[in-house]
Amino acid sequence: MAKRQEDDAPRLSRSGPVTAAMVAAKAGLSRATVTHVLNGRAAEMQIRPETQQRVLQAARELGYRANALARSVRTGKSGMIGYIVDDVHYEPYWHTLVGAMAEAEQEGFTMKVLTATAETFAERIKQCMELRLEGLLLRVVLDKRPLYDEANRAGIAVVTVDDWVVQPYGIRVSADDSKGCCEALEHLIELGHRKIAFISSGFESQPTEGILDREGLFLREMESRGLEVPEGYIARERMYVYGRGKQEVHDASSGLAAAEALLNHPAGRPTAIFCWRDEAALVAMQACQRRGIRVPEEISIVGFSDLSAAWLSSPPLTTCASPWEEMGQTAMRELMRSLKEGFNPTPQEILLPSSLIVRESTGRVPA
Amino acid sequence: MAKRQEDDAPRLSRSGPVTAAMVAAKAGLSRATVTHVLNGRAAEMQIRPETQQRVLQAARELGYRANALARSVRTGKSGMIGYIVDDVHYEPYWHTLVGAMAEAEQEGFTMKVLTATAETFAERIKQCMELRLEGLLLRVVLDKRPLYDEANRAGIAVVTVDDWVVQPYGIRVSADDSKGCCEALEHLIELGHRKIAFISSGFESQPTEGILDREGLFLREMESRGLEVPEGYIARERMYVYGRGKQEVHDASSGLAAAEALLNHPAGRPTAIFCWRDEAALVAMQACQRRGIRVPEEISIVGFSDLSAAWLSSPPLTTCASPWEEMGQTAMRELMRSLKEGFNPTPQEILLPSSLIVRESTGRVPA
DNA sequence: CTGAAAGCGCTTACAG
DNA sequence: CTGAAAGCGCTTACAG
Repeated sequence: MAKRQEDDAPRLSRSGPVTAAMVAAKAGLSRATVTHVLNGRAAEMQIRPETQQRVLQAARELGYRANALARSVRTGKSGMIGYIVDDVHYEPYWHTLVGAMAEAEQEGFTMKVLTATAETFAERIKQCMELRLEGLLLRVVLDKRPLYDEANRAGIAVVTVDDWVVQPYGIRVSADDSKGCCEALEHLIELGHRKIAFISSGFESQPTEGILDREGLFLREMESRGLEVPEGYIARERMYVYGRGKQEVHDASSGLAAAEALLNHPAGRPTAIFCWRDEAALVAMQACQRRGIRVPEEISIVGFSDLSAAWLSSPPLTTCASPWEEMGQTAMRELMRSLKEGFNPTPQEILLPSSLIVRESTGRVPA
Repeated sequence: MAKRQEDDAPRLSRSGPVTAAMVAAKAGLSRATVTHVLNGRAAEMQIRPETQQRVLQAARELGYRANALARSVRTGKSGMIGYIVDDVHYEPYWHTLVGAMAEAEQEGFTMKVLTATAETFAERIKQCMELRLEGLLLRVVLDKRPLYDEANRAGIAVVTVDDWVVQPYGIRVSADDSKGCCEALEHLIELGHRKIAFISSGFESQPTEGILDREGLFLREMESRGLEVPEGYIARERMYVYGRGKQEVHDASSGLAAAEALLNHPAGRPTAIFCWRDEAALVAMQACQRRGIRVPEEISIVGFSDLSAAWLSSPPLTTCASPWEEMGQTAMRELMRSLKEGFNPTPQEILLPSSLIVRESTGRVPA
């Protein structure tokens, strides 16, 4: 497994980092002059070009890199943003992180990523504070009040991303699923479907305080269109899909059972199944395939999320895409704004709409 | 989109962070005593319990958080590891990051994540050096020599993860795909398959210097088993699958074409298709489904990677799982070892084996 | 057991 | 235009 090659290369020369003082000495100038030209204040300080060249050259020859830590101590600005996330395995979380990171890097900030569980959260909070992070992005389903409290006391800006739950502090960026839900049902109805079932979350949800979850949106949309949802047309699934390397992973049975229940419904199976997440939809397709029910000829299936698995499935899955990356981007942009204009702890919601992507798992209702 | 609530909450009180000096003042002690007890040197310094209590209580009441930046400036240890990655959208990349992060956090290190493109790489290198990161994990396909050079001069430990290419500097952790390839072919042969085709990468690859790529491994395994690979049984695909939000994304056409070429092969279509990555396998399944060729009854398909899309496909995909997370873990562990025992710049390879996961896309060769 | 002092590497008024 | 000096918040010998 572990091939080791011969160990004959020279060890590193550990001379210790070069400091501004060393640059100054080499250039025959003072430390202040060095910082001035290195930090672009040469014009402002009217330092003559020749002097600038001396500094630049000395710095280059010495391979000088300013100590950002020391600078931060002095200026009180770390230039670092923290991103706390609880399960980085899950694809959407990544896209959100990518969006946020791109935005932060563009603004010259550097990003600290921390993972937190219920056990480690307090420790992570402590690290964030000690590191003097200037702002925090939260993507954790834990109870965030201890963090909000401490951030508040320390005057640190916080933005929370997509927690399904209204937060008591600062801006929360999340997805507005109503557009996606609406579009999905419109799409199905246009294709002639009337018997539409729903596979919902079987996890106990936190109080959503007025935010309609996808099941609620489905029900509302059905009702507003005068379509009935018969008893038993809502099935529930609680597959554990996030992590890897754990035993619970990749156990589709709960999703399979939910789909089966729908396919076996005594009042006749639905002609379309709408699912609260792609994983449920994909597993529902597996259930159909096992029973020889063709998608979309005999049944239509719609998911929610637009995981990469969606366009790779057979047939490619019609699904509501959540704007994961934009959420990260927006959250970071708001954080940047807070840094400039001051942080406002008043709870606010910024909701980004999801929207339907029609692929091949939906078709006309069978005659 | 952006609902804003009324703006009537109080702004943060910005009193500035509390320092050790303030704690000392409050406790009526010297700053040194404060640091001693706060850093667990109380016993060593024989500080009496009552004094310790005074310090602890003052710190608690003031909500003191030591300034880790200032500490780093003094001690010369930042406690930070950098992870440079080029495209975080791609699922395996985050599993690797997760593995690395878990390991680092367990060791008390904090993780800086930086994304780099060819354009921003130099800037990122600079940031890493300025931040005095203690070690670097690289997951970028860029030319890493400028970084190796600077890290070497600064005495920073570097570990490179899975670049398909032998690196000139330090440890490189990657996957050994030969085990997976071997197992996959054994599996197919056991099922009676002899006409086995391969969908390979259509990207121009970098020089692999002795590391056999998957296509090479396939060829070798076939030959060693005395199986012929007819002309045209190697197809190529170059789907762009990494990013999101870009136009090129989700374009399956190149993969579809590769699969079609195999299914239309003049010498008769293969009974099994082995693919260099899951995306190709999944799209090949789509091609089969379009033509009404049933998987696995009429054709078997094997992928490579074990993306989450693999267990969610219909049927679930048999695939070679690469140890993404373990690679991150191992890389970080090696980095930690370097930090303790000194960094050895001699190029070394640590290869972690991939292994076959049998699901439902493979079956007995059709009679 | 505790405190005064030096110093980490930087930035920033302030002189000249 | 350039330099001497103070100070950011910490840690660490060194006295006593």
